[in-house]
Amino acid sequence: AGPSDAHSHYTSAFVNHKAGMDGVDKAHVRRVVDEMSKNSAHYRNESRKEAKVEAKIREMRAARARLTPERLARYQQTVDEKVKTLERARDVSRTWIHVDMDAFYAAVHTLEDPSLANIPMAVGGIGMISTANYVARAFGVRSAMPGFIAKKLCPNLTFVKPDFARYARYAALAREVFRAFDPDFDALSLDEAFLDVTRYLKTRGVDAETAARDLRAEVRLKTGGLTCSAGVAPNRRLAKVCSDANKPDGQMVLANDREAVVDFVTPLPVRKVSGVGKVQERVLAAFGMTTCGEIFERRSTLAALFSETAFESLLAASMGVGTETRPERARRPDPGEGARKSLSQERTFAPTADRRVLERQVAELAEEVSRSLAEEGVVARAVTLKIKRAT
DNA sequence: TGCACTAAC
DNA sequence: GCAGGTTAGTGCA
Repeated sequence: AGPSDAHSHYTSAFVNHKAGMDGVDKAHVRRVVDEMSKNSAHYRNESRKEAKVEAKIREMRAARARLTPERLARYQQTVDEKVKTLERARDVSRTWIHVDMDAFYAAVHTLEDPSLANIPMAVGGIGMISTANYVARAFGVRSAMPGFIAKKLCPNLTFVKPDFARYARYAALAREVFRAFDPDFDALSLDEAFLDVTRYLKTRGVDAETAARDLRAEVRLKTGGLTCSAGVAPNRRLAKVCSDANKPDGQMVLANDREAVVDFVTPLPVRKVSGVGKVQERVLAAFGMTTCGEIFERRSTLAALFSETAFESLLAASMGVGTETRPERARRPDPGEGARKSLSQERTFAPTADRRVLERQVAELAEEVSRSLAEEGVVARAVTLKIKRAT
């Protein structure tokens, strides 16, 4: 649907194409989600946010209309400098692998209960789904979807309660494998990691394709059957895009070659780049920019309309430039880079105006936060209370 | 420094 | 009748 169809924006979060959704009737999913959404407080809140983004787009259009050719030329100059700097610093000599476990939580449960293998199943509950197996995805069920909508799409859907201790055990098994390829690998979450395999490839004398294949086979073996997907590229940003390209149980290798990188990135939808979400995608689309190639072409306009940081990260992404070096990780107690900056607990409950119920909630959450702080042996400098209203 | 918002898992 | 929880970062006042 076009960007003027108000409902399409809202539902698009669930009909965006994802791995395992090839045969999904998207129009049907849209109808079901729409039907269940309208009249809800959540929907009204989404619409309000929607209107805000639209207002921002109108402002940016006005700013573009005011742009004189002279100013645009000036932007062009500084932008060209930035392109030159990025191009000079571009390094395609390193090899990164991004590993991403397939439907991780769901796969762990299936491993321990094989009867879940061929039935539609989702980890989560009626409120929210964290992940769904591929049988359920064929019905349009996906992560971040409320369970009651998923149930409407797939009435036979089985819910399984999350069990993080279990996931952590399997993650540890996978990480042992990662360590053999890069002792200093960087875990992004329980089911994702970045590995710098430059050294591994050199000392073993194997190519990236083989290394990724070996890595995946080893993960499957050591976890007792969990599959993962891998992306290989000269930097982390691209490796992450590549791991998604042939999901599930697949891999993609992007060569250590500037031409290959540019050819890959030019037709790539910006939304695929980590860090570009629903809102930025919408704003860019309003100016006719969907792919990285289009962003690069219109870079002076982009520089004029976006903040400096937003512009710089989009420009680098559009050129396929990313982090090639291992990010510095500070030691745990060091309050510098890498140290925790916040710690929180929140819970959604049935709307109530009863003071005592609310005070009870705050007291319980405060207790939990206090316990976590004590466990880590830290004290807080500031306290934030988040209030969510029924509206 | 605080708030609202975006984004990721 | 049912729309999560945790952490980080940005942009603005």
